[in-house]
Amino acid sequence: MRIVFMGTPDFAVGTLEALVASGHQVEGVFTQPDKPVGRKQELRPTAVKAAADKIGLPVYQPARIRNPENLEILKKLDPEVIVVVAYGQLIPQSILELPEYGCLNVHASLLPAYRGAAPIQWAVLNGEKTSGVTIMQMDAGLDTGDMLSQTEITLDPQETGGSLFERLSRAGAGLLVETLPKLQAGELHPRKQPKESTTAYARMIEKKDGIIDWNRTARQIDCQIRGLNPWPSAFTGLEGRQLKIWRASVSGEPDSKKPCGTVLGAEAGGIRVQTGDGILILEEIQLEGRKRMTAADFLRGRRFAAGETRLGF
RNA sequence: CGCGGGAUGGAGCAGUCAGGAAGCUCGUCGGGCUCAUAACCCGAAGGUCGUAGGUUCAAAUCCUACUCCCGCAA
Repeated sequence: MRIVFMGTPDFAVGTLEALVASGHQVEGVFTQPDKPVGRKQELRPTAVKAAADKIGLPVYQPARIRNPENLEILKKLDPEVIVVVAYGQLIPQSILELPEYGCLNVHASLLPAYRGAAPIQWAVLNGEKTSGVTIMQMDAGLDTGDMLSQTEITLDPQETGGSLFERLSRAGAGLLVETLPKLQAGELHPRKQPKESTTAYARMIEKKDGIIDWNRTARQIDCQIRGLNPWPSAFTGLEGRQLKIWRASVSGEPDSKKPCGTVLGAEAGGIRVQTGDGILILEEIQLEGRKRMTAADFLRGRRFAAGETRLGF
């Protein structure tokens, strides 16, 4: 099929590459304008732009997709379908109606659960046992269009935002390639979504979502640590400095009588911390200004007064 | 030139402000103890103190430039 692709971050790259690899004719790629990124604020192309350049596809980076000239460009490209994966801009109705088969969106959740910008992280944060990807026909609402196909995947107990991102990205790419021919052949039966989502809106993750509240349960904090890995990461305070927690596990030992956030002990296996319910073992951590390291490495250069030190701000 | 922290044997750190013998917790190797051990005891090897230049009788330490890593902010 003749396709126009719209996407921006890493998550979209696999889908773009799969479309090209499966023989579809990608007429053009829309992505967000280059933005200054990183410590040195260097201008860097988006992941999708880098991939499109490598393949040799024409790239368009309008600041506002709504501008009328973009509709003109799209009319010239004359796609049969537009595929949108994490593009980052709201697509106006005029574009949604343009292609013969409309606009398809690959969304990283089992809709109608987790509509919104950060479905992957929220699935891990909430300790879901399964998640998946959905391909839907875009309509005026946000992630409310009719569903064409879904793939469900089981979350690993060690699943992180990053690992799930990776798996769902691949699943989404595969599912789209399977779905397109069926769409063209008219074999699909679009399913309407219920009006109400089954979960809270999966809003964008902010830095401050990483702050650990030691009054929560060990299990909840573990989900937070995994869900926010690799970004923005869960963190707490140690003597006024920021301490990122990269990996932890829930201990089976009974609660102590110490206040939440107290370091109960620090051994090579990990640093044991009292939470609101249960004890969390910190296994991989990173102090502000330092590299990330295992608890064992960390303890070679620093001791804890067990039962005295409290984490937090 | 957005703000800040850091670079010291294989790992993690102290020492830098008040310049003057390279230190700590581990790891490695050898020996001892032990039924045995990741435990304990004794000993050893291993470092251009990020790079380059400067000040000084003397620089890990003070000054200048540069490289790399990290936290924040966006």
